[in-house]
Amino acid sequence: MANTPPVAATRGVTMADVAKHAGVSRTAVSFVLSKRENASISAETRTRILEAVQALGYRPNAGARALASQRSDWYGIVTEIVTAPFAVDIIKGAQDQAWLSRRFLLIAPSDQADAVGPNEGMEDAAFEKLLEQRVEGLLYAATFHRAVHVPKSANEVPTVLINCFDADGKLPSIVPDERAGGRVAVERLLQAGHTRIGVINLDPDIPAAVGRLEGCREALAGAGLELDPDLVVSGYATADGGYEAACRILDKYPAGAGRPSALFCLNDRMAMGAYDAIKERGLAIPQDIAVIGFDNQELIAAYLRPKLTTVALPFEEMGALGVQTLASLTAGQPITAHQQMVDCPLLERFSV
Amino acid sequence: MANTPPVAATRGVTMADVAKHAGVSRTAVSFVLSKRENASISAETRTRILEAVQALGYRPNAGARALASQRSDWYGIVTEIVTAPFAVDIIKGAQDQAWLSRRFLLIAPSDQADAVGPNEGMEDAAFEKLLEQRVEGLLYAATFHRAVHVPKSANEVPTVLINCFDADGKLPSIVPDERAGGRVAVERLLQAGHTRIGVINLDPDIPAAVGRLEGCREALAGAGLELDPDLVVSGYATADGGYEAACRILDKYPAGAGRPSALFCLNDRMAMGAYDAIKERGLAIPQDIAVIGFDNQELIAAYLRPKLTTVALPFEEMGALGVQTLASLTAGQPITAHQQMVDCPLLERFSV
DNA sequence: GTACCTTGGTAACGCGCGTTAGTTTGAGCG
DNA sequence: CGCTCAAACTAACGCGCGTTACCAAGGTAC
Repeated sequence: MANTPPVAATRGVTMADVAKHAGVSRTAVSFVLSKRENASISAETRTRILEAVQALGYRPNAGARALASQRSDWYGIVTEIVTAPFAVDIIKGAQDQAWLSRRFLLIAPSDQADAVGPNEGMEDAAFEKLLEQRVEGLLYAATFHRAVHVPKSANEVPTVLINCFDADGKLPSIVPDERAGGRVAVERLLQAGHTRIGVINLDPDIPAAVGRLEGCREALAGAGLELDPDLVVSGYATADGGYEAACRILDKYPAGAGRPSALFCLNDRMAMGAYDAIKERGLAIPQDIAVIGFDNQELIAAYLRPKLTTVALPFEEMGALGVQTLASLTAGQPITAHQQMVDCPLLERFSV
Repeated sequence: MANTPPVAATRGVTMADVAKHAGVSRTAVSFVLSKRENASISAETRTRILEAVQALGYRPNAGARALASQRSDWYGIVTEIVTAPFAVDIIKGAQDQAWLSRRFLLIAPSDQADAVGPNEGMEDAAFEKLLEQRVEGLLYAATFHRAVHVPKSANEVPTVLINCFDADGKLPSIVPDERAGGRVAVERLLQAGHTRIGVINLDPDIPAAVGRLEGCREALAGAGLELDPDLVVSGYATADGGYEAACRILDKYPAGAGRPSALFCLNDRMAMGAYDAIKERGLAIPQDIAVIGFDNQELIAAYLRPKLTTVALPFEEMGALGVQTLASLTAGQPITAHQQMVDCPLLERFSV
């Protein structure tokens, strides 16, 4: 008996059904399934219950469990999924980590189509929705490193910011270590023998530009060099912007007359444009001019020819660390630091 | 009175609290909040209740509501988020559509890090987790158009496949209309005056290649032309593969001696490689050779120089249509077709 | 006056589960 | 034999909510 196909009959199978099937009380089933330490259930009864679970294809009801136990095992993450070349990596890191700790990650978009008015309103809706699900903690992920204002409702549960930081300085955050990343990039160029390095900069005001340039200066200083301001040009953070910026640098200095032998592009898209500028002038990468990028935007860096050496933004790691931090917070443990910085590793490919 | 800050006091505010605050029964509150038609509640009582909701910062408990009403308003989507250049677009389309219909989309990864054994097991776990949340419907999204086997548990709730189809032919699916896409691409080249068109093909066996090539033939036939088999070369679906394939075509035919004046690349990554092969030979795009791609992989197509004209895979539309189809199914309505095909629109940029 | 509405509510049940406070049984011990 | 105590359970409550009864008061119609 009890050999009915588990799957088909599953809808609506409850713990009471399992109990009846096994000839025990519902409480006994609950004890066995929640693996309580101090539960005194005989080995024989336990196996009978587990068999019944199998036979009926019982599946716990997560909502009911959350209601009764007053804990949901759910975290929520709010992110701008629409502009998401990167957000998806944060989500992936967070998902994996959540899965490992047997939690479920609810994902809510911060930029809904039907939302009207300023951004505040949209994000509020996302936070509200997640709180209605009774998430135990919240993550807020930005697609580029910046300061953000978080809706007040985020104060109701532990909240961690990823790839951004609280403009009011209250919430814990996780950001990439831009400075160390800039340093490692330029150190790589120095190690390859380049001493005159052009820098294709982003908007100089954003945290990414500030940190990466600072790291660049540190690296140069370590080699007894200084950053030549004439070699730093800014542009729009696009391939076109990178193309134009590279043209300006290359055309300012003819070959041999102070022309840099390497370009540090502060993001990969600009590096993509720089490639074109270099190739147009009949120069070879990396023989004539080395290029190093930043971001590791896979679809660009891994498909450019030659493949681009770049510094990776640790999105997955930040996502994972976000969940870990949340786990500490919800467990009432103190966290190590208010702002955690994650390393940006160098990815060697073929452009240096 | 009743002017306490709504936000801070919110945790744990229940309908009973609202009822007490408003001096009515909990049932009355429930009636007002669920906006039932036949509920007889005086306007005065209603406003008193709504004021209490505001004052206390009441937020419904989605889990409890689902438990009591036996419906969750949740859909689940399973996808390979790790390899997700495209999956994210499907998710975005589905999210938006779900949000519009006041539903919540739970996202589960089909490729978890800790999962062991063959793929089957991993996806099973994702489906199980979602079913534990009592989702009302399931979406399964693939990152490239192909046949899939879906875990048996998917039979328990309405399930729709996106960008793939059921190998057993049972589940409804939504796929891109590859054939029409191939046709529109080649028609665009014909319209620009090209009659000798090279094709850089994918693995000829996959559905995308079959459909796109078929569309290509249709377009040629419409102009009284035939596809020259010598002009069709296959390669790995990468930039390198596209580069090599383009080299083979270009080197086989010297200028003027039957060299095609346009290349139809069956995906954008291969087009990226073809760009390099063309530029290397001192040829200009599109003046000497026009290039058209497929997929509209934004980070490539929009940043190549010149920007790539390509046919877009309608990921967001497919995601949205998936949710709509699911909504029909869960509402018990019949769906229009077992397999729905979504148009692949031509995106004009500057390579033709 | 009685029967029968409609309006404006409320009491109480149950959704599936975790959990606490019992209850029964049998073994051990003096 | 009577007592205690651990082992192996079960009864029952409550989580927050939707929903189905039911009820009281006031108005009509005859």
